[in-house]
Amino acid sequence: MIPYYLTTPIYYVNAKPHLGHAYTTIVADAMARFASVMGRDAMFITGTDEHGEKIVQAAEAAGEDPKTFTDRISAEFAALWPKLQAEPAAFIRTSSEAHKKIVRDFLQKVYDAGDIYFGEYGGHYCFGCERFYTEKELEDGLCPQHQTKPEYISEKNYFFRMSKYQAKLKQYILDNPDFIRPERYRSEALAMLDSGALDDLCISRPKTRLTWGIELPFDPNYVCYVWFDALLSYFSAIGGLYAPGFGLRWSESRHLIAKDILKPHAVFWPIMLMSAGIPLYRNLNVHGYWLARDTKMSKSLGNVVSPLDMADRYGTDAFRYFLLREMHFGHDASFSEEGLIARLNADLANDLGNLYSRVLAMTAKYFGGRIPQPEQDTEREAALKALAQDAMANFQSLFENVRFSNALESLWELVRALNRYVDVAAPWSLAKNNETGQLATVIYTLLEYMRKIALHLWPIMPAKATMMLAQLGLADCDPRSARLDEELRSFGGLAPGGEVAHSSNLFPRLEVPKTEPAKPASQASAAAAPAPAVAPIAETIEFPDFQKVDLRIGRVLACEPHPNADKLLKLTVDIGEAAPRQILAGMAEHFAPKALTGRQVVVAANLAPRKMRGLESQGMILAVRTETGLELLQPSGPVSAGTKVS
RNA sequence: CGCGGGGUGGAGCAGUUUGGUAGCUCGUCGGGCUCAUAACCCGAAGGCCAUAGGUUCAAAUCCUAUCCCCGCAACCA
Repeated sequence: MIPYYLTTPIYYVNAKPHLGHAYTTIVADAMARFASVMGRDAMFITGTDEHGEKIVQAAEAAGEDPKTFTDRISAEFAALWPKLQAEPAAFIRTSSEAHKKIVRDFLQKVYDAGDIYFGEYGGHYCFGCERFYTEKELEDGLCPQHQTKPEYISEKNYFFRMSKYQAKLKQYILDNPDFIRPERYRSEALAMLDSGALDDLCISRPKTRLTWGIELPFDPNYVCYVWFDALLSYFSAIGGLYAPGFGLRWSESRHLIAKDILKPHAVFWPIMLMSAGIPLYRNLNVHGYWLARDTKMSKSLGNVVSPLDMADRYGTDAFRYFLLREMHFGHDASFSEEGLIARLNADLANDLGNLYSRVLAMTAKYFGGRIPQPEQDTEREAALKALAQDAMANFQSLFENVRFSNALESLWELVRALNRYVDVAAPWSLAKNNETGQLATVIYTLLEYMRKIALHLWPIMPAKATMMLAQLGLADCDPRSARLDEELRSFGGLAPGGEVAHSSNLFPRLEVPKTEPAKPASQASAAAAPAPAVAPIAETIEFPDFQKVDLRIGRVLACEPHPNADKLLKLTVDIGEAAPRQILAGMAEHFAPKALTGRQVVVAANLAPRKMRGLESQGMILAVRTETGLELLQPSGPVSAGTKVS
């Protein structure tokens, strides 16, 4: 059997899993399942990326050491996959010893090839921010955050000579149209290579600054930084370069990523492989983002539901179907509960579920629930078979080409054709007229295609597909051993005489949760809803601490957008001083400048001035952030500017 | 001029790579059927494909310019 090897990115564990992670992994699982029913020895892998400065920072914020922290978050990812019916063959953790060895082996190969050199990494380093700034980022030579002069540090580091392979990679992408898909991302990758000389990639960090990483094989004073570490997880899942069978499996490798990490996968990684003298992966599949704000519905019900909760609420299979059907692979898509329900009702309940329900009920009614022996086809059957052939063939080729939505659309042409076939053939009339032979042919044809549909849907809805087969009397059938390409050529896999379920309710219609008119929040929530979670009260302070903050009443004299920032407004506020103050506030998304002029506000007046996007802010406007926006604090009656608040 | 995506019947989206009668789902209206999950089937209305130029026998599709939305980045003291 030809292998099929697919990877998701290894997810960075500085935050919890979200819809994007779930989508990528579900797609990977569906692709791997599809490959296996197309006769491949298929597997996919996933994992977590656990090194780097951000992890160290996130761990500190959580009050844990990096090891404990990454163990905990990584376990959350691992626990999510069974819930989504995703079955990765391996779960890679970059902090594992086996992985470290593979990274070191690879680095040594690249080093031996002469593509790693030791050079200066000069930059303006701000100790406050713990990072380097480029000349461009500095404002008048000062750190934009701290307004201090950064120190010029020339740090010695190791560099990967990427520029050397730029032309070769470009030619490769041009010669292999399927290397990066969909097309738009291939163009983007080419644009990256065209846009000028590739910078060589800095691949190390001195241990004096970062110890949480993999030590370089040729210099124990440095650890490996980011990409070599992360990308090589794709090797470590299959044992690394020197493992038996590596070459064969690697030759059938594919990657699945979201568009944000296109550059490392489309540029860095192929060049790394070229340098190490290893064949490139077969192709890179790039998807877009889910734009998933809280749905309107959730808001009006007052309970915010995360997209991942939808899997629990509506079932994993339906959730998987929705994700694959709704997003056109490569594009962005939006997630909403309304959209989910509409889609599930239309496709799964009305079309597919109802087909199962009506056909099984008729089989019970006319044949006592036994699969009848078909007789001679009529033109009706011939036409249906031709259509079915096309629909399934299209499904297979579209799915192969990661066009999941279009693939399902094609398969649904068959589902709808079967519903139409029921209406046109009218089994109830055939029964009334005692045309038993015809009736048997119609019912058999329906049941046989229902079986084929279940097999085609197994990669997307593993549990439901298995139940569909069970209702057709195929409880022992292992969908994994089916062959979709053979189903295309054959008809009659269902044995007459077998017993089928007498009724079916696999995909019940979903009720749209009632969108109650928004009640005044205070009354409504007080009565029934559980007490809303209130942010915990901060540590107790003494009165003198409170007195340190000088709050004053101010009046907004003028207000205009910050010329160089989307979220900032520039306010001119009179707080009774000789000259009004310039105060910047992050309110541009909530207030039009005009709406603020003339208003009274509360100002924190003795806050140290701070420069934001080039302008200085001399204070802070007090406001309350709510679910829907921002509310300004102001006195209940007119008060003269400059009055102290206490 | 920070990076990118998008503007197609009431809604949500395909179609743009490879120009050739504008398509799907939902919704609306009318009809049919009774096996079924108030579902299914048939029919109809509804679009100058953001705008303006250009190339062409022919443009939603190619070229140029403009307008408008939306992500990301930056930023919210």
